[in-house]
Amino acid sequence: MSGTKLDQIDRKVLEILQTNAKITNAQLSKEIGLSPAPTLERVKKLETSGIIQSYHAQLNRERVGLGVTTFVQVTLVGHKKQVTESFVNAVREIPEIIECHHITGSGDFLLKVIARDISSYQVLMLEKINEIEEVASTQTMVILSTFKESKVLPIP
Amino acid sequence: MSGTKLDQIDRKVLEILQTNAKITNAQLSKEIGLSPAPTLERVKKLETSGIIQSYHAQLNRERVGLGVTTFVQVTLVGHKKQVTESFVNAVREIPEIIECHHITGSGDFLLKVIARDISSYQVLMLEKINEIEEVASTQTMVILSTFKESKVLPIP
DNA sequence: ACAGCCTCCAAATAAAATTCGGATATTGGT
DNA sequence: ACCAATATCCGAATTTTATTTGGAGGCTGT
Repeated sequence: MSGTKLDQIDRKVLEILQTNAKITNAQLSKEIGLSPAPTLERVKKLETSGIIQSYHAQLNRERVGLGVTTFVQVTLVGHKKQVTESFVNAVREIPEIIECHHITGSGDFLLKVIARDISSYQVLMLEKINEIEEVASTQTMVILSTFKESKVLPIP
Repeated sequence: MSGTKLDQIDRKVLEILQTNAKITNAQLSKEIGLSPAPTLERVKKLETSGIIQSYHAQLNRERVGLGVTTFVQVTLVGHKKQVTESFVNAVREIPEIIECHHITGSGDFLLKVIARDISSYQVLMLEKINEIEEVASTQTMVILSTFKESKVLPIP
């Protein structure tokens, strides 16, 4: 199966679909210089092979009433497997936590957290996140403004 | 114009489209309990009003050869407007930097950076990011694993 | 050179989005 | 409570788009 190797056309397809997932197959085929049939075939292959995982709508956070985004560095009470697992399970139950990464460096985890405003954020931290048993301490970085948020990976 | 207020059906539409942007209008209409015509009308209104900003394909980073993701805390050489502007302009030119946020707390900026592997990452830092004139120092957090990466905002 | 495989295209078909006219609700003013 | 204006809805026709099909090159390895 050739599903593993990407040629130049595949890369172009991926770049375009990362930028604009709603493009029609006909338009996509023009931009990559093929006819619609093989274009569709390539896209389907990228989807079924798992290179394209999913498609998502991106919302304007301000417009839906979510004005505050933060990164939170979390230190846990220990580093046993059990502690991490319980923490991660708790994190999964909190929809305001939209990312949770295990990281190197100071702190054990980095979260990305969304809230309506600062006071909602305070409540969220006090009543939900700092209430997680495994959390020893947290340090918040509030996003003042975002200068770049690219949805397009630089495919090597 | 009622384009500003979201009712319960709009929220459902937004949740579904954040989860799966490729759903057909017919299927979406079933899930929200309306017929296709008004369903489409709602989606179009959400798009033209700017609440839905865009649609993106999400790729499997490993599968496209991008195995390393990091967060980088950046401290600049000063805090004048000019310094920040030059820095941000430099950042925009580097495709491996996929996010750039101005934040509170220690450090001035937080970047999200993608690379093929650790050694590519090292080269990127040495030759591109630490070469930006306005950068005084950087501190990297390498993502060891990601436990949650939700594309669905909890709309209040 | 040729068998096997892959990629491509044009055209037919199937599916989906979009438009349209009009019925039914909702809202705001008196 | 009434009425007019507005917004929302539906079913069905129309247009656009996706998908399938059959077959024509072209590349690879022998």
